[in-house]
Amino acid sequence: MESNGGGNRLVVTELSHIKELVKQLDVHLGGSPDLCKHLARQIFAVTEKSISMIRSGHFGSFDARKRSAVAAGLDSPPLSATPSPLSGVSDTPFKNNKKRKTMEKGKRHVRAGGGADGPEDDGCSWRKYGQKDILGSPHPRGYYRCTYRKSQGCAATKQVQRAEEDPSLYDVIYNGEHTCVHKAKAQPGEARNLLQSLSSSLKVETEGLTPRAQQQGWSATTPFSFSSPAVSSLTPSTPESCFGQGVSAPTSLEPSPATSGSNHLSMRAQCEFDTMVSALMTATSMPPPLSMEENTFSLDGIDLDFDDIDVSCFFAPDC
DNA sequence: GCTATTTGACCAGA
DNA sequence: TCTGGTCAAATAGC
Repeated sequence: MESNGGGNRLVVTELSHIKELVKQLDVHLGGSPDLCKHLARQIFAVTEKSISMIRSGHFGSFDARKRSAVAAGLDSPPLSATPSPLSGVSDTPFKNNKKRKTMEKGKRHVRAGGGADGPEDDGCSWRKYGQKDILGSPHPRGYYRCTYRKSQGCAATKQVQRAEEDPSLYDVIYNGEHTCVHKAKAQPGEARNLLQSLSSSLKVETEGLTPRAQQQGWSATTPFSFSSPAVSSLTPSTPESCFGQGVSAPTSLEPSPATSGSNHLSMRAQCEFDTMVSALMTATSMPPPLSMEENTFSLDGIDLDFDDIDVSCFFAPDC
């Protein structure tokens, strides 16, 4: 793919731009709220530009990735202007709903760390409603639903299963979207943590990239530095949840090796940026989306097209 | 007493 | 018919 090398540079340039904006935003946090908002919007715009590059093939073949996603059932992300509070499940979620959901759209695979008690807290409140031994798996699978399912009709569910090769890890499959309103209010001090998380997300993995790119000195994982003390331990789990089947983080759940490499990278990058910037906007009291129609999202004149992105995490970064 | 978890049964897709 | 997802009664913990 000839455009890969130059395209990579372009994307790196844009990512570097984002990095600089984040730095500026970090400096101005606590100062002018207007400036912070302006910087956050800039970050958003540049992120979108990077995404466009990725889509146009500058960063590997997005089409190939999309095909993988389509094959995994992600051809049309569950998004609508007026989403049903029970979207993702049947119309009668509370009774006689024993239909299989194996082919349900909107599933998101996540590999999470954790202890013997289960995967690390993902910020949501879950209630276990079942456990099954799964054929061919040494570990049972736990079934969880949102605690607020009854009170608020929240349709989110998840399945948790220990990873075969590493019992300290858990494979979590999220199903449906949180419609509950127990969203933790972002604290002012969280903005800095979010920035730091965003910074940690600003890394370029060269796995599967062209030899030319690697000749340019890109290491296997090249994180951007971020001049800020007290690196937060905040782990953005939500970006992970953005990865649908076949485009997830590199776990054994990937259906085939064809989904690795730059395709995985591009999806990971755009998803992490989207999620972190969204969270950042929340922390800096950015206004909510002004409109959301079809697969587009408009914010203060910045029109984003999420046709190829599972944005479920975007609007429900936590419960 | 309330809430969460466990577990066997049931149902429906593959 | 098998298997996975859910239900709901029983049980445990607070």
